[in-house]
Amino acid sequence: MAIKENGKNAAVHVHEHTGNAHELKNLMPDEDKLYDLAELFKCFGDSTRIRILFALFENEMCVCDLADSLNMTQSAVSHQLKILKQMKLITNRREGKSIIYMLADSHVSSIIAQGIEHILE
Amino acid sequence: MAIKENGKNAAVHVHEHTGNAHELKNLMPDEDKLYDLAELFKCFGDSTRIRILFALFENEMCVCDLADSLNMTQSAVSHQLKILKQMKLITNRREGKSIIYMLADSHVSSIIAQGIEHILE
DNA sequence: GCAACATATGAGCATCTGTTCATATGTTCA
DNA sequence: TGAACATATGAACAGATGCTCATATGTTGC
Repeated sequence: MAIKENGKNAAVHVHEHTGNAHELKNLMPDEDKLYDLAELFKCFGDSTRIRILFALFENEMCVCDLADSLNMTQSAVSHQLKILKQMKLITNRREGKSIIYMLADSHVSSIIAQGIEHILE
Repeated sequence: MAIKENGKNAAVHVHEHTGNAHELKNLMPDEDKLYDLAELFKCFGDSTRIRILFALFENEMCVCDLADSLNMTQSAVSHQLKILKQMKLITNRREGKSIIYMLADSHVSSIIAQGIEHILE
């Protein structure tokens, strides 16, 4: 058994129980993509943001209405909206004094729908 | 304009810019479901766990091989596998001294595929 | 311009999260 | 049974995260 000396206790030995340890690297997306992907799902990984998305799934709404119906602070909503917008899950348009937010594309509902399917099993 | 006195600066006034603030409550899943959904997506919201899932997407693997190919500590992998298993994204079986992990169902790849579609735009 | 409304933003704080380290549990084989 | 291998787990710590509070920016109508 070969010995690797990288100082990590997890990799002091090299063996292949399933013989698959090295092939997957070709399949694995590069680090940047993996990070982006994780960042994307992180958006869905908070019940506040999920609630915002559910609200916008039904109707476009201004910040004020979102805060009101979700029983949240305007500031808290605004902070989360910024995150959702950075990830391009939502867009907005100004309408007078208000800014109306809406879902950006169909991926949002697709992803959530898949998630719901999973937890309903 | 009605005044609510709940002490939150976000909801001191009640108005309906879009007129949709109260209808969505019928559509919104209950708190438990929302929490479960967020917990599920939280699993995908970490690049380590995403990498584990990608690895298992290709081949079932033991903890040791995962740690080796992902260049992680055995302990770190094991901790994350526990989380993924709790959320029923993966299952395992014992095979001699090793424990082989694999994806639990097709939802995992569906969800990740949707995520990839989104970030590739 | 100014007052009222609507939203955005930065700092501070408490909580959550992922890793490491040490160690416990479980399996195989001699 | 004991030694080596394989995995799991708990405590502790550092970094990330979401909220609040105060305040800044931007819009409308007088």
